[in-house]
Amino acid sequence: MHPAHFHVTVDVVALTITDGVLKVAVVQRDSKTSCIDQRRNGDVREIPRDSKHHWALSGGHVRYDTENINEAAARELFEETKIKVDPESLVQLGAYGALGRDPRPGRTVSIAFLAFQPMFSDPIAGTDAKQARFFSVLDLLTEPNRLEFDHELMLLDAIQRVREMVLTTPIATSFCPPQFTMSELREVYEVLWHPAYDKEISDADRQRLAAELRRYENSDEYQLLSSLKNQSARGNTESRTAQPRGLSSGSVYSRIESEFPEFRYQLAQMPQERLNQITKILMTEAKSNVPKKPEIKKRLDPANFARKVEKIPGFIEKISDSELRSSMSGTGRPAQLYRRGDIQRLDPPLRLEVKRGKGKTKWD
Amino acid sequence: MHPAHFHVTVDVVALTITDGVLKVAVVQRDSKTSCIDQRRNGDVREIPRDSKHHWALSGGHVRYDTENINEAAARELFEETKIKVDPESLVQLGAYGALGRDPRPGRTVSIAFLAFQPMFSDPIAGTDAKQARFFSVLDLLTEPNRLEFDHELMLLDAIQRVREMVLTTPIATSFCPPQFTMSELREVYEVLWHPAYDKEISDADRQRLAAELRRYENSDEYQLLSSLKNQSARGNTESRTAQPRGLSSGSVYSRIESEFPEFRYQLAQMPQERLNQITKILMTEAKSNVPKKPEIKKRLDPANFARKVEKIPGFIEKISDSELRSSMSGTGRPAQLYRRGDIQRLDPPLRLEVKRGKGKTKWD
DNA sequence: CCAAAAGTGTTCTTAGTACACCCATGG
DNA sequence: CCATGGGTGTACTAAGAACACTTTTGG
Repeated sequence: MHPAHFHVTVDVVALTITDGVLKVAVVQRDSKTSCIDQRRNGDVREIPRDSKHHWALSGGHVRYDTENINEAAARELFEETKIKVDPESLVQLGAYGALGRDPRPGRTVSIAFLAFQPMFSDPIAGTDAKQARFFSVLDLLTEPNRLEFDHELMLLDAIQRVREMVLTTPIATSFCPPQFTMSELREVYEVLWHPAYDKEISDADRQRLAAELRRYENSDEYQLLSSLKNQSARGNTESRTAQPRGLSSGSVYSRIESEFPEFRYQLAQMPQERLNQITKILMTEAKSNVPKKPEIKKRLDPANFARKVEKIPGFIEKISDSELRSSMSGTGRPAQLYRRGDIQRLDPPLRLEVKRGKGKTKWD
Repeated sequence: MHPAHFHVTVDVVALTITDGVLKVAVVQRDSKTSCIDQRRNGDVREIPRDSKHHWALSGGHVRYDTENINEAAARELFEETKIKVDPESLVQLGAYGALGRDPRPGRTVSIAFLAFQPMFSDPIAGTDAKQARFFSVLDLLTEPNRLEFDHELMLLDAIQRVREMVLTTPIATSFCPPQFTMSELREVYEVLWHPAYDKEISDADRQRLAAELRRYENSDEYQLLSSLKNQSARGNTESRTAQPRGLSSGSVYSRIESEFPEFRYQLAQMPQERLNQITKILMTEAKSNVPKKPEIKKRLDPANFARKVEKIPGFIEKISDSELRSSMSGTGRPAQLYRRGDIQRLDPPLRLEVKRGKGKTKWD
């Protein structure tokens, strides 16, 4: 008979896609309250990490006498990120209980969950960004921002699982707004199949691919674009004074100054209408300069993708008597809107030709 | 901070297929050493059960300070059933930690594993049959032999997982002898897709389907057939005196008596050659009387199945300069033998048209 | 001879791909 | 006007299903 020396914890991988980038909810715990596998880097590899770069999945102990593990997962997620999910919607990834994942006395077994129930468009509202935020998954796989060792494993397992699930269940729609266009849905699949998320890829390759995507995300234009998007989406005026971070190159601003010479002094007093004009120009400029999303596995053929998806009964429904939506990029013909259907499983499953045999499989 | 009131256990679902019937390794624990969810029936439903019908998956506590959970699973499986598996080959099904699955103080979270690494042709050798044996899965889903409540759930989850895995990995060959024919391999798929194993089926339906298969398994002819098969396979003489159990109807024996009137008195002294003759007749008779395996989901077309399987690179290899094997039923043209290939994943995955939409999905 | 299963071949249908082409928008 | 993306159509290809036919065993 073995004494009860176990800690049972839960960790939640909450995924979302914003602006074509896969992101995961992470928290920054201070060492006092951190209970799961702190400072786990020593025995695997030495990773440069400071307090600003120390992220972990949200999670914590299961209350042993009052809650089921999925309830614990939902509770921890809410407590730490303010994301509210139905415990039943959480998908269990499995138990991670390797020896030595926790240096404290006893033994910790953590059960990982996957969440994407809500549409995380503007998530973790009301939480201090220092403590919880969505973070680009690729960033968490490159150097300065690495997750705990086995949180990284959980994350990769989670992505693997999501790939399976978007082919067999309608959860891909959870990454989209309630009303979405075909290309928004298609982008979910294109993003998820970026080769950098492959589990069996070499670390060097992942670093290279991640760096590529990172360059894209960190480009001034992308930063500007997403901040403008948020601004115009919620029409919040608070960000009028907050300058988009990372903006340093002058090409965009110089154009504004040429068209609006009074910019420098009158921005604060400018009427909203004029500000919208400026925003529009900024977005246009940004869009035209954002580099192409680098080598997504397979740019899916829009026509064929749409046909395939529409053929699956109950997956999505055309919103017939509704407005069309202008496409993500602003240009192009406005698109038909869809909403998610009412089925639980895709039947038949969606099939993308995912050539798995990249490096190792032998083809004669 | 929550105190460590957790028990962490493992349970192993070890599956095999013998004589066209899916079986799982179960053990009969006496109440003193049983540590996982004993007498769990009260809160769900009242199930008639006596000591002879009280089966559970093999499993037990993880040693908190010395072993990983998959190692614990392999150890427990070996200790209780003498089945030896590589811990790395175990597939984790997930954690089962619902409140109240164990009445003892504290809380038990069990992590379920799936095993099929070895070819369980003559398994659990050397173990007292009272303590561990392979049991027909269908029998464990019908009344007198029910598993613990959440072991039944594990079992169904396991089968679900195996179905996925035989389509994407070469593990289907693990259910076959080292050298196998196409029909032996095909039978694996046919057996696994029996609708009684569907998870979402209603309990009443499952009972009905299980009863059907059960009638088949319990038929005198099937019993005779499998015992004769074992006898001739290992040529063990010990069973010469042991009469196949369940044999009561006289049709087979009467035929023997008509052809071998001396049967009643001379069986014990009979030369092996003559015994083989008798065995052959018995098998023939049995085969001709065994009712058809009832409604396997879809009798797969042998020709198309073979082509499909042979097209997957590295899945199976033809054994070129080898004997052919006469088919399972004895009659028919001898078949080509195969052995498993060396790949880890089926690429492309095997696809059987598994019409999932049986009851609930709407097809317009 | 027949029955049963293996193995081969063939036809027909479907699913999927790769395009070409027009439409609607922003600039 | 152009570029960009949405939407429709279509020809070509691959995959799969169904089935006929031959072969080889046991009886």
